[in-house]
Amino acid sequence: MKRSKGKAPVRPKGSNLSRLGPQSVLSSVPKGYLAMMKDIQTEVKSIDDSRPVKKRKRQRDQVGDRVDLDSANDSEVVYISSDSLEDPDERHPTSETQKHYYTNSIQLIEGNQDDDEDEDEDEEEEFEWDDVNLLNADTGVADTAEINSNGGDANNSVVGTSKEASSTQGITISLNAKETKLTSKSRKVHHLTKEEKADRILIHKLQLICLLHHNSLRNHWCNDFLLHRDFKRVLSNNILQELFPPDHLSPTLKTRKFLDGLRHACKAWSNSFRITHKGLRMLGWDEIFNKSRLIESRMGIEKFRRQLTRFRGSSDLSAQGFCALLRSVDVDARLVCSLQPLDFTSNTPMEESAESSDKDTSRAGSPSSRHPSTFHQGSAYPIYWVEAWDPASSRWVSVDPTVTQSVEVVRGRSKLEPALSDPYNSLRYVIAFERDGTARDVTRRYAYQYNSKTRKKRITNTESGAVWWERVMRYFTPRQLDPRAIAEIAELKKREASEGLPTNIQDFKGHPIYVLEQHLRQNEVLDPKVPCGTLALKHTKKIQRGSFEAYVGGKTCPVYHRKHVKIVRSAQSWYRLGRVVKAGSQPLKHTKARKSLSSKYSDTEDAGEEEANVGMYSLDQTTKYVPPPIVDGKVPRNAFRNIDVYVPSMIPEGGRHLRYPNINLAAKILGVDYADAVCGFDFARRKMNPRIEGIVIAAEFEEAVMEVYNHLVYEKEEEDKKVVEAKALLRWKRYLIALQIKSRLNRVHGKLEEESIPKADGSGSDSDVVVSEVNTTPAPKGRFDLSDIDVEKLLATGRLAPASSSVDNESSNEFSFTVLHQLDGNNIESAIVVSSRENSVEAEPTSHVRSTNMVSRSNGEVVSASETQQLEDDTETQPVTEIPQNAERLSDSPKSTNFYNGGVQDAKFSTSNQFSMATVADETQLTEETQLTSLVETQITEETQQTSFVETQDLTKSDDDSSGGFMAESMSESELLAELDEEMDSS
DNA sequence: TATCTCGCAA
DNA sequence: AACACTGCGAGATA
Repeated sequence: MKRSKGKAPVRPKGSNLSRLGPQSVLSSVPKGYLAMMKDIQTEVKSIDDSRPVKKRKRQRDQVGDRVDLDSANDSEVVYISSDSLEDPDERHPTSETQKHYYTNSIQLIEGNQDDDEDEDEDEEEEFEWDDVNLLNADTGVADTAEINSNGGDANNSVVGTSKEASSTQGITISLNAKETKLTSKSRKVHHLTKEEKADRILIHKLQLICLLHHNSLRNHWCNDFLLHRDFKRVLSNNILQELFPPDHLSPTLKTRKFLDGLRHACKAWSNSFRITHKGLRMLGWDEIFNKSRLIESRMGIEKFRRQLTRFRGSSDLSAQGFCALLRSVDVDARLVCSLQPLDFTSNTPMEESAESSDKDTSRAGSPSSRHPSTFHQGSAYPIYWVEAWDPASSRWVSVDPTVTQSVEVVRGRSKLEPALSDPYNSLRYVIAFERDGTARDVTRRYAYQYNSKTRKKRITNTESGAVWWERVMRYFTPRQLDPRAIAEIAELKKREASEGLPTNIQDFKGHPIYVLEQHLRQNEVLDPKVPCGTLALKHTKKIQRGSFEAYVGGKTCPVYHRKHVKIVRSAQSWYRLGRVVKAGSQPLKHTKARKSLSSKYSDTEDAGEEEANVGMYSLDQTTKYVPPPIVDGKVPRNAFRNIDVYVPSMIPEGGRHLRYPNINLAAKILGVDYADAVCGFDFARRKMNPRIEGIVIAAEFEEAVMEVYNHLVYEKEEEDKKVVEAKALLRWKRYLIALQIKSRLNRVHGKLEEESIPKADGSGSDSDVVVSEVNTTPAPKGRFDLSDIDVEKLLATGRLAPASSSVDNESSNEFSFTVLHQLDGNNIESAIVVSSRENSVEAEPTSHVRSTNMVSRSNGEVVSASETQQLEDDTETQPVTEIPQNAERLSDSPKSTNFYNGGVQDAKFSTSNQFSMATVADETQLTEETQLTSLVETQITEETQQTSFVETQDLTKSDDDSSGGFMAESMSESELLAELDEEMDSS
């Protein structure tokens, strides 16, 4: 058996985050973040909305669905911090409930409202253990399945032999190898779907916000007065003298002193502070559902203070304390944090957490976890450090009192940047928080290869992400930049610009400054093709892929400036932007042309080679296209008798582009010369079809054409109304006929029991009608389904059209009866007046339409009930208009069909055999019993406007074409009745 | 739908 | 440790 592609991974559903209730998450977030979070909300929404209906390839396990951020935040915010784990073993690691995991993953950090002890969360202990077990159990199942199927594979490849035996058999070895290779490959390939990627970016952003808030808070605490009071005694006088060198010294000397002071302070601090455990670190995606990861308790200012004055805590806390220490002696110190959100560029699958979580559980639960060194495999680089301002040199001095214990003024490579491969510490967002609470992104200072490497892992690498980050950071940006800030920004910019060339090919991809020729896209060209450097590939390596062998590397290639890259387009492509290539321009590049539809026909042999190359031109090789002007009202046209208006500038001088649907009719009626405006192309059914939007006419005709057009629009609206009327009318007709049949049957065959007559149509209509009384005679009781008249089809096929009869207000021979409707289980009673009249069917039942459902128009539009009501109210005051006088005329022209999109209207105008309601009425005249209703103006008089309605829904059901449905043109009343009888009998 | 482009695996 | 190379799959685009 083949290993099935979709195993069932334990994976959260991507849309989980969309359940993030605004109020829940935001409860602990200060006001300023609300906007950002809202942004994210809408983003999630849009992600969800835009999610294709297409099924995802990968099945996601439902377990993930249970992770509910809402509940996590509603019940209680779980604070994670690195500092408060004084007694890690006190907390049972596996007691964390599943609701934490998501919280975990986004590292919701810190709350300022609660300074309580961290041991106060015992209630959580037994929370939802079931879910935890389920998660593990499911994983176990999945794993087993995989193992089994692998076994199956092996068996399959070595027919009837065991796996072990297979390796000893000659010919099967290669087969086997091939197969296992395939399977192993397919297992390892893990492509994230679009949604998963979007989710990861979202989580990344959420984490950034949370981390920023966390650090903003810590930074604030570093200003704590009580803390400062205690810390003032920490530094010796010697150190203080170094930190504040006397003025008479030279700046260089002062700087040296200052650096020495920092070094000594650093030493003093690290000597007295005992780091009990590691601090924050970057998580992998495979860890975020790891329940056993230690989640530390909340920390408030009290605890912060207490731990710092006791000089113990995490390395993070140590750095924060050092910041507070410097501030306590009035050194201008910044708290610097390298934010460690999850890496959105990573495609590590989430489900792999299963085993590691188990391991971690045992490890963390064991006594060894007491020892801070095993808290986690930390990186050798800090997450937090401090920047101290040296007034003498006007520079920020970076001080890391915890991990590297270094003091440096960053030039070149910083000592604090971890290796790019460090799984626990990835330097991407280094934020320096000032004493006053503002902050600046100083990543460039610490990232040695910012443009080549770091950039790609920042959310700012995309345009929208950059805007987002800008917005987020604006919250920490001071209103006014002081000179120091301006200088720093300039310095950072300079540092970025002075970054050297990447030393490898892949870093040139998407590099903001440099390009390699091989990375140019098809529509790009180097205009001044002047190299600005050379890339020398150092690595020479033999690579082997199956039978393929090659030596790579060792070559050199020129490097170009990205600013010299120019976009080129074919002449045709430029024309679509309203530009034409200047005469005599030589194409900068040739690309092989795409197979266009026209070329498919034309190029059989000769054009084949010709079309292989299409010249490409840059912008400055083109000029704006000036269309030939309109002369004497004549609109210039292209070869297809249209006019190209891809951009507004392509409207000829003296011309007007009237961009309204079907306005060409108006121009045609007036006999004005016009050309359809081609505004672009659509791709449908392998064809590139021109998209025509409106017409171009001479300016002087604009007013007249618009006048006519508005009238046409008005007429069309009238027609639409009539369609609605006709539908309603048909329903009533059908209904009345049914009543007659019912009545006749009762009379001829005797009365039937109430419930013995089933619905005429078993198709489950929403509307049943129970007749309770007809014309004061005992009402026949029964159930009829009135919803199966296929009005749409009748109209669409042109066999039926609304009558164009005049209204006669004289009402004679009226009959009334009461109807009990059942709509959606509600009984509605209404009175109906039926009056007969000569040779006309006039209906205004629609004036009483009260549909609780949407009414579907024949052209597919859906009209809300209220709109319908509106329409019908209008008709009451206006007689039904006739088919426009010009209808015939319009239908002469082939263009006329364009006016009406729907088939209904087309049919109406293009068919000569119009079948009006009057005709129907004539035919229904035959039976004496139908006389009442056939020549009738059906009028519903509502006793209470609330209760009367015409059921207009469920029009979409269609009979089969051949039978012609219920109201075929040729069908007489008797046939019709027979059919109805049949229907009733059969059912 | 055909083609281009990108990112990933290894 | 990091990178080069190719093929592949998926998404974007015309």
